[in-house]
Order: sequence, then C-alpha cells, then structure tokens
Amino acid sequence: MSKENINLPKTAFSMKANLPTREPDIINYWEKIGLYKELRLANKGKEKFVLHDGPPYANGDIHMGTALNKILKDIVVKFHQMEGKDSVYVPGWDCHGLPIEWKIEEQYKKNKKNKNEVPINEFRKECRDFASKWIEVHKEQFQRLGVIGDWNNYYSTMSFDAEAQIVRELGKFLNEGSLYRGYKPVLWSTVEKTALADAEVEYKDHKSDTIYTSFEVKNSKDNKLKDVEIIIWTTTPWTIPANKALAYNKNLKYMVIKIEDETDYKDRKILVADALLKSVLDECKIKKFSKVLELNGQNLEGTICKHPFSKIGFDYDIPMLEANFVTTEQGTGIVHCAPSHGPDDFNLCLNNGIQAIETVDGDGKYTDIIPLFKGMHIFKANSLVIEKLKNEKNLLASGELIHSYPHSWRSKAPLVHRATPQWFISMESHDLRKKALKAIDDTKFYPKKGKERLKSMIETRPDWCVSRQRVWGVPIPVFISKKTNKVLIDDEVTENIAAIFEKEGADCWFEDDAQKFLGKKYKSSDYEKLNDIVEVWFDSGSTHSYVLEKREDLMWPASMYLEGSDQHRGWFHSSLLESCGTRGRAPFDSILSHGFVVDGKGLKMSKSLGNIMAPQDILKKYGADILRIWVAASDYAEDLRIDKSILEQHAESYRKIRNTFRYILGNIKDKHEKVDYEKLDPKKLPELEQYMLHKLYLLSKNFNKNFDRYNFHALYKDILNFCTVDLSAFYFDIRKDTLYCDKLESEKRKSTILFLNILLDVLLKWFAPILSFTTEEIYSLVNKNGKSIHLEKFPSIPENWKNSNLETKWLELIKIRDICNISIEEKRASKVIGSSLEANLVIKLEDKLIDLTKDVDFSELCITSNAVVEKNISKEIKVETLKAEGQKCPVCWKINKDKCERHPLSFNK
RNA sequence: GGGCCGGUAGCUCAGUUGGUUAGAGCACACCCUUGAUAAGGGUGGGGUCGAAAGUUCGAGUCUUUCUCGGCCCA
Repeated sequence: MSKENINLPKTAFSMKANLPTREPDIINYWEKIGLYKELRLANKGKEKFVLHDGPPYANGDIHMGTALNKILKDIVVKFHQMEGKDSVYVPGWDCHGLPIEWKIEEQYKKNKKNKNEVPINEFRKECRDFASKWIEVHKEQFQRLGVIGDWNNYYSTMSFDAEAQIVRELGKFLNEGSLYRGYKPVLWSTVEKTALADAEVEYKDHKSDTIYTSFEVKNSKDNKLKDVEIIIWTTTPWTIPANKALAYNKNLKYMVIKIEDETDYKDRKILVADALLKSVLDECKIKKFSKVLELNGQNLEGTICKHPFSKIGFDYDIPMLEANFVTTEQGTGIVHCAPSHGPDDFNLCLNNGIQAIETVDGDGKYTDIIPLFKGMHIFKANSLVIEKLKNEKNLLASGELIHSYPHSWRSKAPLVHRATPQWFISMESHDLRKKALKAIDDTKFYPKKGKERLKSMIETRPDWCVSRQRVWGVPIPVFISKKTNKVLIDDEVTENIAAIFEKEGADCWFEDDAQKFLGKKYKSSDYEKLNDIVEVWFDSGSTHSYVLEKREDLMWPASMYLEGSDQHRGWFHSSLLESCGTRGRAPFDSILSHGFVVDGKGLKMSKSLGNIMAPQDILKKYGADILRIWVAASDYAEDLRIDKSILEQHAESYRKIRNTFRYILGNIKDKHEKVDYEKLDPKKLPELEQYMLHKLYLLSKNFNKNFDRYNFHALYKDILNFCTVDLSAFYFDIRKDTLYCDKLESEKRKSTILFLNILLDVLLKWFAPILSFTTEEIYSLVNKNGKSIHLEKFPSIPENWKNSNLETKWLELIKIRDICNISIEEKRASKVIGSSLEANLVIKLEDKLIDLTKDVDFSELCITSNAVVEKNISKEIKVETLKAEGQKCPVCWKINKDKCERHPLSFNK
C-alpha cells in the first residue's frame, strides 16, 4: 500500500532548531524591518508601560547576571507590549567611576606612564573612549539575547546632557540646603597625599605599637562603676588624641578587678570583658588582683568617661556606646573610637550625634584642634602618646605587634584612615528619610519581600556621601568663598554651569577659568573651585531626571525598575533618594527584583571554584531561546541555578515545544488560516475540540493571572505542560487518525484543522515573549507579510469557550482512558499485543457512567481497533483487553473482521 | 561578626488558614511504535519535605536551636 491515500504531515519547519546559526539571521530580520520603530508606530497613543533600564557598567563582557537581567526585562517589556500597551524600552549605560579609571591606569602602568603627568582631560578622554568601546560591545551582546529596544538612541551617564542634568540635580540639594560639607574617614596615603579606594590597597605585614590605656568613669547609672577605669587596647596609639567615644557590646559579660601589684595601677579598679581577662592579665603582667564585680554589657549604657589626657588639655566627656562590632577576638572587649580615623568608629559616632572632624591634615600632621600634638606627624606621635600616657599614669602596658595592615599599591607606604572633607546629602534636614519611606509604601514590589529589604536600609542609613576625590566623573559644581569659607549658593551659577556642560561636556570644569562658570555676578579670585566629583550612584540615581523626564517617548515616573536584589542598596536606593529629595516621590511605580545566578549546587560562581558559565558559550552551544527558557522557567524571587544539566533539561523542553509546533504546521501544511474567535460556535465542533477549547480557556485565565503577578515560571510551566500532557500525549495522538486517514472534506477533519489553526495562533503569541526567536521563525513561515510576531497582541479567549459541564464529563473519560491504558499495557507486557491498534477493549462501567459516555467512542480515545462498553454492577471501572482479530486496514491500520468501513476500497488493491 | 532571604524527588517547580498514603512536568528504567521518526505513545520506580528538639490528637506548614547556601553591611 502506497502512502498517497493518506494525509501525512509536511512542513518546512525543521525538527532541528540550529538556534546558534539561525538566531542571528532573525536579529538581522528585525533590524531590516525596523521592528522597534514599527512597535512604536503601531502602539502610538496607547497606554504606556515604561520599564526604565538600570544602566549596567560599561566595562567587560556581559556575564550570566547581566544576561538574566536583560532577558527578564525583555520578557516583561514584550508581555506588556502584547497585552496592548505602548511598552517602551530604552537601554542605558553607567560610564563614570573608579573601575574604568583603574583600567586606564593599568594601561599606563604597562606603558610606564605616570597618571599625574598626564593632563586631566586627556585622562578623562581615555576613560570616555573606554566606556564608549564597551557600550558597543554590550549592545551587540544584548541584542544577541533577543532583547528589543531603542538601541540606536540609548542613554548614557556620560552624555553631555546627562552630565549637565546631574549638575542641576545636585544643585537642587545645594540650593535647598540639604547638601552640606562634613568629614568622613577614608583610606589615606600621607606620602601621595591622596585617598585610595579599597581596590588600590595592598595588605601586608606591618609592625605597630600597641598600648593598653584606661578611661576613668565619670558618670554612670550604676553606682558600682564609680572610679572604675575602662581599659582599651589599640594598635594605633596616635589616634588616642582623636578619641571621642568608647564602644562596648551589650551581649558580653564584663569583669571589674582591683589591681594589687606595686605599679602605677596599684589599688585601681579596671574593667575588661570576662572572656579577655586572662589575656589582659597576661599581656599587662598583672600578678595580684581581686575580682570586684561582674556585670552584663547592657549595664554600661549611659556611662560617661574621662579622656586619659583629661588633665592636659583633653577635658571632655567620652560616652560609652553600644556596638555589635565589638568582639572578644583580641583587646579588652572595649574599643576606643576616633570617628575621624575608622569607618566603624565614624558610623557609630555619627549615629550617636558625634561628628568626625579634621584631626589630621593631608600631610599626616595633627591639625590645630588637637592640643599638645598639633603640627606633629602622626607616625612620629606614637612614642609621644606613650610617653604622655606614662606621665599621666594611664599606661597599663605597651608593646609591639606584627599584623596585616593596609598599604598603598603605588608607594607601598602604610595607609591611615583619615577624616577628609566630603559632601553629604542630609537624610533629616529636609525629611528625606521620611519622604523615602512613604514612597516605599506607595510602591509595588515583586516579590513582596523587596519592600522590607529596601525599607530597613532606608530606615538606618546615614547621610548620603556624594563626593569622591577622583577624576572620572561629574564635577561637584561648588564654589567656596575664600573670605567666609561658606558655600556659594546661587541658582544662576548652577544653571550656568549646567548650560556649559550641556554644550561642551564636563571636562572644561577642570581646565577652564573659574570665571566662566561663575558668570559676571562673582569674581573668581574670591572663590575656591571644588575639584571633587560626584559619586556614581548619584549619576545613575538621577537617570530618571535626564532620561524619563527629558525624553518624549518615555514618562515619569517609570512603571517599573527591574534589577538584581543587590540593587536594593544600589540603584533602587539611590534613585529613590534622589527622586524623593528633588521631586518628593519615587521615580517608579513598581520594583521587580531578581536573585543571583548560582551554579547547579547553589554556590556562587567564582574563578576559584571554576563554576562560571559565560552566556557567550551558552549562546554558541544552545542559542538564546534556551537561555530565555531558563530565565522564564526559574523562580527569580530566589537565586537562579544554572549548569549544563539544567540547560540540557530546558533544551529538552524546547524540543517538545518545537515538535508541538511542527505537528501543527505539518498538518496544516504551513498554511495558517486566521480564525475569528468571536464568530466561532464551539457547539458546532466535535466534543473533543470543544473540550480542548475549554482547556485553552482555562489556560488563558491562568496565563493572565500569572502575568499579573509576574509569575513567569508558573506561566511557562502551564503552557509547557499543556503541550506535553494535553496536546502531545492526548489530543495530537488521538487526532492523528482523523488527520491522516479521514477524507479532506470530512467535517471532523475540518474541525481538527480549524482547531490546529487556533492552537498555532494562541501558542505562538503566548510563547512569543519567551521564545522570541522560534516564534518569529514560525511566524514568518506562515505569514509572508514582512511583519513580526512581536507586533501581535495576545489572543482574547471568548467566554463561550468555557464549558464546565464538558470538563466534568471529560475528566471522567480520561480516568477511564487511564485504566484502559493500564489494561493494554498488561497485554503488551505479556507479548499478546504490541501496538494499541492490535487491541480491542471491553469496558465495564456502572449505569451512571454508561449514560455519561453513551456517545463516546473509546476506540478513538484509546487508539484501539475496537471498544465496547458493558454494564457493570459494581462502581469499579473494569477493562479487559483482547487481541483484535481480523485484517489490518492498509490505510488506518485498524484491525477488523470485516472490511474497514472507512476505507473499503483499499482492500482491493 | 551583624541584618535579610532561602533549603520539598536527579532537575525545574506546586503544596490555601497545620488535617487522608506529599503532587506535576522533565530526566531515569522497561515496553510499544516506525505514518510527528535524531520524533511519538504506554507503564513504572524514585522523597526520613536541610538536621534536631518542642507545641499539637495531628507539622512540609507553627516555635527554638543548629547546619548549608545567597545578597547586603562590617
């Protein structure tokens, strides 16, 4: 029997996807038809959805994290697009900042060039070129992922209009008075007279002087603490003159002992942590003593002490403050705090209203505010401090220690923490914290836990330090009066600077005459021009002002910001503060945050573990659609695992989806007929198709629900399961007989083809935001209109596809079918039959089920040659499988005693 | 070290306010098919719900401790 009498599927849609080579062609196609422009044109005037792109740093190839972020953004944007909104996506890049400065400096090092000898703007130009280069690389890489956006009109934080607007934004804080000058410790090299970033620091061994000294209690809630002396240990005696506080841990136990040795400390009572008592006794060579008192850390609350130099010019109160950074690893369990010389000290003091001040100048010499020591270099001060402590009888012990200590990567000189003048935005002066907390309440978070995370950070964060002593960034546009030392506050000057930057960029700030920026109102000789730059979080935190507000195609506030969960402290945070400070509300209506990409075991990716996966490699091996499936199928609320086997699994699912489409396309012979859903009368279709329409109805309900909650992994799983369970293993399997063996004119076959057309339409659209390439491949196969699947809208499934009664019935039928399958399998296992078409079924049902199934042909449902239903007295469903006897029809392969009813002629040949 | 979040079959995920023998798909095993064919179908095995203790008639779900992992901070 030849095969010309049956309708076998035929399609140009290949089983093998070949995504790595096919996808770039599709990108070219999108480019050719100007897809992004088409999208804007087609949706002009519709309600906008603006996902504002958090700018990645323009430095280095993209990694899995960036790929995840961009794909997730693209999926969200496309969903809203197909929902019927004008869903605009403008990508951007973060360009200023230290990492790029390093890269250029590294190049200098290689070429034996000295940064300090290069004119600043030459250096800045190299930074700019470097960032530009990486923007181009990123653009290619992002587009390769299938991300659709305004790639030709992207934004960057280093464009002239951005630099200008950043100045204006900072000007708003300056003019309202919430931007102020304060002091903050930074790692400082007294040799190079410059601040160093963490990455410029090398740790190596250093010999330090160590001391144990004492702070006498002046006041305490606890009377027993009167005349007790608090002992501290430090490796930087030179910071003692800058001491402002002592820190204790409320969870530690402390001990007061009375020293009885014949020393300066004879009969004095000292306090140390219980856990460190032994080591203190040891180190300070205390032989004879008696225990006086044991107390909990919390009893130290509110205690005020005297400085060990209180009699020689340091007569001020030293409060004891609670801090969890105090440990019992070494020392005494009490930490001496100099807010100008340590980040911990600084933060603790700041939270308790003690400001850092400039105690040491850039050369490393004490400033005038330090009595006794002013003008002295700090590294020479240790011995003097020790001598004075000894004189004051407040030196319990001294020694030396070799330990790991920060050094400059250039000069190799030891570094110190030094309070330097910095610019801060106050959290309180203009209620910034309050406004930001209110804004968080008004924002929707996906997942919900993001809200608490951001909130707790805003609640406790200190004032925002926005200045950096660096080169590659936007200058802080501030002048300080030489006479009064006051900051010049004048809107006109700020605007003048902004206007100049807009025209020529910010470089001119460093080289042009200050008069140019001051205008005619002020004389440049009266003012000092600040040379600090704005920290990059302020740059990117202001994108809403120079991107969302300025561009016609966007809107303020954005519908959504979507970033990794680390951005709760980063971009979400800085954007929120900047916008609340200048506009009183958040620049976003909602925040979607995703977890981090980790390896298959849940460990973070690192070079040392050798578990890094590069998106480039995945694209080469699997293609972007597989990566997109991975994104869609993973729960972004948690960390996302990825490894070879996980990708392999998704590639397997992809094949299932691809074959689902291939089955449809093959049977409709690549000719898609549009179906008018509203005009379709389900009742005119066979029940199986009616039931499948009902399934689509349910699926669409879930689809919408999951989309509303941005639950993509549930949404994807639903459609995937529909393809495998309801289509491949059920509907497709059953309808093969009709499609292959029924006449083309048969109503049943026509209904099947009609349903396949509906399926193609619905599945293509539902999958499009995720499988952007494959759906496009199919779309252009069946539509030669030069359009794109991404210009389509999601189908709206009519209410009359819903048929709950039918569902109840068909769930029963499927239950019976399952039992039939078990029965068939038994016969197959015992080698009575092979194919299910070699079976005849005898199904025994109770009356109720017989009624329900009277018009049902189980041989069709179970793909057997024959099936009869008989009455069963009990409720149990019983199925017997018999070997079908007779002749196999050469067309439909059903076995009949008589000639095949459908194909009687086939036997003659 | 601190704050926050998380750990359910090999994998990706479901498991309402605590309530039958903890589910799905994939993967796996075996079988069938050779008219979706580097496809398709059927059946089946697989989990001490990270660990321990507690509350309860009853805990994957509540509490505590521990452990492992992630992000942020120090």
